[in-house]
Amino acid sequence: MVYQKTEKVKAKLSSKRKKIIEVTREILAENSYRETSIKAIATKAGIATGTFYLYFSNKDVLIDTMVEEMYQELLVEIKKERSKHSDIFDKLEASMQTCIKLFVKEENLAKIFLVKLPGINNAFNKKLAEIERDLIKLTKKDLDDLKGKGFLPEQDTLVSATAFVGTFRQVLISWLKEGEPRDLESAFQTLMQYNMRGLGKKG
Amino acid sequence: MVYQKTEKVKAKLSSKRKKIIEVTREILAENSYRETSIKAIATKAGIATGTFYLYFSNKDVLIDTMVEEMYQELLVEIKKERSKHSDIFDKLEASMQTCIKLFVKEENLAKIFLVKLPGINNAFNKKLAEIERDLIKLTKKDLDDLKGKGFLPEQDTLVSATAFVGTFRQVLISWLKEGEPRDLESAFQTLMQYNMRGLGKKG
DNA sequence: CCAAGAAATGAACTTGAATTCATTTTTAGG
DNA sequence: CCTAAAAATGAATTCAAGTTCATTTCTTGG
Repeated sequence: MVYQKTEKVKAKLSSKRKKIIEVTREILAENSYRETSIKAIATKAGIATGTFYLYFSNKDVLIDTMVEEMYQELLVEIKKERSKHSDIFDKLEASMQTCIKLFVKEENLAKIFLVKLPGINNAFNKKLAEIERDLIKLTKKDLDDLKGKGFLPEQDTLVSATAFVGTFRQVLISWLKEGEPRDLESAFQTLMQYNMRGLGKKG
Repeated sequence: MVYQKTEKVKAKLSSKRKKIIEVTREILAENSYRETSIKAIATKAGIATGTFYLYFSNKDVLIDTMVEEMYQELLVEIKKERSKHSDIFDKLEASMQTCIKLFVKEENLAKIFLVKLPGINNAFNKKLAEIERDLIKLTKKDLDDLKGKGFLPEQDTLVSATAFVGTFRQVLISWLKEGEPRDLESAFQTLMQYNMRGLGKKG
């Protein structure tokens, strides 16, 4: 006979899965991929190492799943904030503001995306590249829109979008690694101005 | 009795050391740190695994040495090119131009600095952070100089320098990962304009 | 050419982490 | 409360890479 899971058990399984992802984020943010061992994850999640494999088929699937969930978390937030505005400049600003805010709130997410993920291996490198390309394309869309409406002068919007994202990325990395700028919110203002001038915003 | 090394032997030892660093660059640029095994390095360098340890005490020392040499290679080149100009804007442009040119010429150097190194482990992360901080400080010095002479409006030059470097970094990463922009030299021009506007260059 | 020192070799050893699996504990439902 | 399924356990296994070392090959200088 096949047993039905009770709600209580389903909740327990689901919360355990969440816990695994949660502690993985915490550990990976502060340690290397190698140091982020299944044993360390299991211990911190309060389970046996073998139990881990009931939830994820292997370590790479875990990281992949975690990254994908983090990215979706970011996208959902961005879309929500963008929808509050109608002006494209405001939407664009909302996108960046949202990234900054989320990265400040969930520093481990920032550390994993900006610092840890790149070097793990080729597979993750590719995944990360895809995510970055997506975010740059999102930005490019706004720039194309603005250019089409005559708010920006003629320019290679792919390069501009890449540069735009790059300024934020570099400042975030510096903030993560050096703790500078101390006040990310005020740096955000400076950066928006820098980029608006860089784009040649009219008016 | 202690034997003297002949010039021929010295040259052989030195070229073997160089070869090890050279193949490490090649392998690390295309593979993960883990995949960059001593065995793979030794094989490609045409030596036995044990021989490797006659040249470097361990793997981390090898990587550290390699990174340091690559960085010095970059600095020497930058200084050489900067010295050809007297105008600060020209010096600044020369710095970035030099980075781009070297990265194009030695793509494995670019891949290692921009893509691989970040995630290896904390020690290398710190080393890389130092290098990046150095380069941003170099840029900041130029900006302070320009600001002092009234060529740039009042601004937080650390944030500007970080943003400035960030635009180049992001475009380089995109170029490495996506092959876009195809023409890095022309993207360089676009980026310089973007940043000059961003900085609020007068005239 | 020879003997001792230097360099090179690669199999063997060591280490540490990923994954498996026989066993135990918990849960479902009669 | 009982039994079979499900979930959890953690010691044992596997695997891969870093490092060592006894042995071999090459080099120096008499």
